[in-house]
Amino acid sequence: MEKKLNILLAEDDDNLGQLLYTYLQSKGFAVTLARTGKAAYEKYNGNKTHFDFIILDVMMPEMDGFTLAKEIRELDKQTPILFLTAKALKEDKLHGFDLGADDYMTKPFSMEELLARITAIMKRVAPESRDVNESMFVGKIKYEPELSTLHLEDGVKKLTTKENQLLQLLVKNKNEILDRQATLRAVWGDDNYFNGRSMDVYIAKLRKLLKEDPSIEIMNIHGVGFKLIVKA
Amino acid sequence: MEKKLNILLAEDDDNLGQLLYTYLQSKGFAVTLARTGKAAYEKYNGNKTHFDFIILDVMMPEMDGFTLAKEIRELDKQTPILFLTAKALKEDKLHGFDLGADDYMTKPFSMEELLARITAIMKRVAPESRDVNESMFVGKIKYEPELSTLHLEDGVKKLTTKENQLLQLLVKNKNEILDRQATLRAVWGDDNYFNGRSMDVYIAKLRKLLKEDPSIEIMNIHGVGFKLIVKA
DNA sequence: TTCCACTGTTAAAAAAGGTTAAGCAATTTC
DNA sequence: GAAATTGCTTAACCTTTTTTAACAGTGGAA
Repeated sequence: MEKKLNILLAEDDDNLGQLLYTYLQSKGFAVTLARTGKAAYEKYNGNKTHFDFIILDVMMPEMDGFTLAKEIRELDKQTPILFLTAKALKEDKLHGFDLGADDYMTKPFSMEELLARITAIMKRVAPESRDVNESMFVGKIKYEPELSTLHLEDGVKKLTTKENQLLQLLVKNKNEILDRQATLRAVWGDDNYFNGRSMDVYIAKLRKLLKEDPSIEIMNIHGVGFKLIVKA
Repeated sequence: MEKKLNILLAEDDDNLGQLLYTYLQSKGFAVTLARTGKAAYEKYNGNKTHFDFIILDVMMPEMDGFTLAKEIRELDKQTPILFLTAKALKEDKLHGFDLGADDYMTKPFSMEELLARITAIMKRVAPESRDVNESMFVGKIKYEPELSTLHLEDGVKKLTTKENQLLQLLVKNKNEILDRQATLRAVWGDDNYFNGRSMDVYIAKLRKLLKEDPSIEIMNIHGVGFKLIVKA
């Protein structure tokens, strides 16, 4: 059985929101609808659901679509984002693409067109699966994020919640800089000084755990963040 | 024979409440009427009835409809919720609140319209998710929530009320985080320290019961809650 | 070079959770 | 109606996880 794809839909207009929700659901997606940008951000970061696709209205109360996309893109450059915009202004579109948008649509649009774009984008982007059985390799070390286990030489090591969350982000941003502040907001909820120190402690823990594979390095980018480097 | 659908109706106005109650019952629904938000919450969490649909008046004493909906949604993302709201209520009040994918109706409305909405929403809700409560498998272990029985290797084990409520929530949120506080409020009525410890005791009980299937794991997410994981 | 914010690391303190068993009230059984 | 049983809570004790502290080392701007 094929697993349903999760879509996060942020749309403040109730009529359009309901319409899209119902339509996408009827097409076999599991849709989560948020009425504000802030609510959408919380749902995205709430680790209850993993989303495979994100649809953002540009104009929303509390947090607009662009700001939200920027926040998401700090840590997640993968998940496709599609903007819905009322304006046909060129600037808007460009702004959207600057932020790593995969596509945009100008209202009004047809449901069929939306579906076509979603499937087109999904086809060219490998959907990162979230199976509990999913496993990957960090260098030579087997890592199962959903079970939060590392398969080390001397047996299976169960990661703590924080170790696992942090390692997931590092891996997702492998060979790229993982922004310090954004990571703190996502994992610790707040980027204050003490949480920062806590994060440094966890970086040290992870370094120790991953030490058995010398091709792995967690590098510090002074004042910016960390970078997980896996040499070929 | 088709099973009657259970509707939870929370309405503090006695006239409207009775009217809706009688009408919906005449249309073949099994209706449970609550006069306050708190009463509705208790009926929802009471182990007596599983509800397929929820209708909430927004303005109610003790606990308003929005707060109630939010509380319900913490643990149950499935059951459709329809709000009844007085015309006087400002549009932005609705907007400020994140309703998720739910519907709302502005008073006064016709009975027929209400019925139409209910049937429309029920039609699009996945039918499998409707009979969550019959009998199911947790890994290899047969579980009948209605009878509160687990079919283990050495016979049928009858679960206690608390064991059953907790397991039901874990199963309903399988592979997702079951929020600690929300679970405590739902099952124990209050999320104080001692109830928390009580819950930990019950988690230990359930772990022991489910131990015979090694593919089942109740994982702790530090400071957040628990997650029932069933490996393939 | 010098200074100071930033990071690395280890250890101690605090908070949260795992588990077993004792306590207690309600109910059932004899 | 006393005794046993049941279901849940509270206590106790221990382990794990996370945070905070302390101190030492680093890096980049002035």
